[in-house]
Amino acid sequence: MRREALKGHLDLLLLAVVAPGPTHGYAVIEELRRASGYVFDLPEGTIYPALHRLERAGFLASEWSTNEGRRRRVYSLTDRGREALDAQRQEWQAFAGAMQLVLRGAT
Amino acid sequence: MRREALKGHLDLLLLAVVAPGPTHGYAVIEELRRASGYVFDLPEGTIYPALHRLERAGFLASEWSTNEGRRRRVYSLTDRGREALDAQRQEWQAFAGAMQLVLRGAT
DNA sequence: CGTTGACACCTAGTAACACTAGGCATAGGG
DNA sequence: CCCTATGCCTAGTGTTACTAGGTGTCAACG
Repeated sequence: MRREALKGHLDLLLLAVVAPGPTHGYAVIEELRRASGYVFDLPEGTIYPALHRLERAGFLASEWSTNEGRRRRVYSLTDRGREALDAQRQEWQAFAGAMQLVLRGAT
Repeated sequence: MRREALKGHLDLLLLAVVAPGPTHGYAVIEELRRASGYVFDLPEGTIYPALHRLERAGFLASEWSTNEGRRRRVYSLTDRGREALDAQRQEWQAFAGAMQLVLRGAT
């Protein structure tokens, strides 16, 4: 996976992963890896800042929890986050569709 | 179309547009607009530097031509460009497939 | 004949973003 | 006791698409 491929689509992925229910950062990484069929194996330095950005944007809310002596920051999708998920999903479909159209024309 | 959506996929689009035959920059913009169903309407400041980058990378070759008093730089796909097109097309398919997998999991 | 618009090219600077490379801390197994 | 996995964080870097300008030709319109 090339470095720049994700640019602009990471937010959608994170919203989609958190959507089913509250998830902490480390689990987001693992779930993203699993759900993508091991295509997306993203480093922490990518995920954590992105989660912070989404929280600042009001799409995620977080709270600390503790599990077996380990502290976790658990993220949930806000209402605005769900709207953003829906909107960005549609944008993705439009984008991917247009990409396919152009690629189909290439010899 | 959000600003960042294209990041990392523009090169593939340009290679795909030039693939059918020699094309000049301005025509690339128009063809990209047409072929994408008017989803990709990219400014010159995006296309020209990208074409230069692809030429520097050895994926495109260019030469000047003149048509009705107007000079054009006409780009053609090199052998390495065709390899890159094939490789990036496969990468795109993998990427898009993984995106769909993750999105399918979201509630 | 001056202006407007389409055609056709160019580039310096900017903002955004994923990633690198570090750091800190706890728990459990060898 | 060290190593791995779990779990979080951030300053700095490199790439990239885009903004905002610039140059020049040609045809059409008033």
